[in-house]
Amino acid sequence: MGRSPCCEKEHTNKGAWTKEEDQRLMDYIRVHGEGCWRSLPKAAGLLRCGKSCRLRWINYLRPDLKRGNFTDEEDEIIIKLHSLLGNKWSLIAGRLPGRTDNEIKNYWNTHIKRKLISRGIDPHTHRPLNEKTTTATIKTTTSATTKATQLDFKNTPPQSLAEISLLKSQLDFKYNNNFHSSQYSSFNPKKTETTSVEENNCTSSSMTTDEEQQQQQQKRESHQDQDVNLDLTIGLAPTQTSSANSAESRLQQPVSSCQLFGSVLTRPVCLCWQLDGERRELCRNCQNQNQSSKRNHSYNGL
DNA sequence: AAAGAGTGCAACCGCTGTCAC
DNA sequence: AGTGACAGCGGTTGCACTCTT
Repeated sequence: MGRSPCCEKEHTNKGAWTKEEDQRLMDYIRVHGEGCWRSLPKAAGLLRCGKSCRLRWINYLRPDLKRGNFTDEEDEIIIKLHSLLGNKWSLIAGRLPGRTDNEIKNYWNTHIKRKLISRGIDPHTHRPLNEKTTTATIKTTTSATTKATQLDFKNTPPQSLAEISLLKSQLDFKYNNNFHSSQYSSFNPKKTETTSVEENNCTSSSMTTDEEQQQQQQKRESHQDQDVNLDLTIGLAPTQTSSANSAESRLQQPVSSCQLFGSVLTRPVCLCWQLDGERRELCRNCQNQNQSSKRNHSYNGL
């Protein structure tokens, strides 16, 4: 059953790579390109497992890697993205050309954490260290349980509408209260065309009232000169068939029902978020939507 | 000069989702 | 449909190097 093993583990080298191994790997990829890490070591004459080759190439040998110290601008981009994404190093790396997730992760752990602490900012919550944790959280009371739910985004991207809403409010707080200009004062990036929080990418949203939408529009306008292009996309899942709103189909669908900010949601909510249109996280709803079409494409059709 | 502590980073480990068989 | 490997990711470790005493 299943595939055959990628390599004979007992015959593979471990530890630091030699110059010769590096050269072999580079030569092979230069000729054959990336991909199929399983067969690469054997084909390249390397006594390494494919996983190790991939890591070595991505983190060290790739020609487009940027060497040298991180700039202050890169620092601040990392800090901002980390405050939004948590430890999603690969996503953060996707916004920093020439930097790898491993490099950013190491840099975060060795430099930025300390930098933030010296500024009096908790590197996990991106809140002032002396601030009580309750300010980084909200309490939501559900009608069913009246249980207080604390939310923060220390290490994970937002998973629910409540978390998305909190994230939005946190961003609004930061930008509207000069939070970033006082806490992240050394950042002086070029102004970019910025859309801070963009609704309606998937479909139109009924998650907010008209009043809230007006407020968000005002906030968007006020954020247009902000620095990092977050381009977070929040909206409803792609429209189901017209029968999707029937009581029966609603029962069969995953339902996100919460009472928050005056809105009761009984439809699946698209929680996709997108960074500059390049790399995106799909919510489960959209993943399910795309699943069937996705299967029609070959895995490495890239 | 030597030893211990601190730091930086490459590489490994283990997990998860996806895919091949 | 079930099993197991692959690809990719984040967390952790180990070691070389630097700093401090």
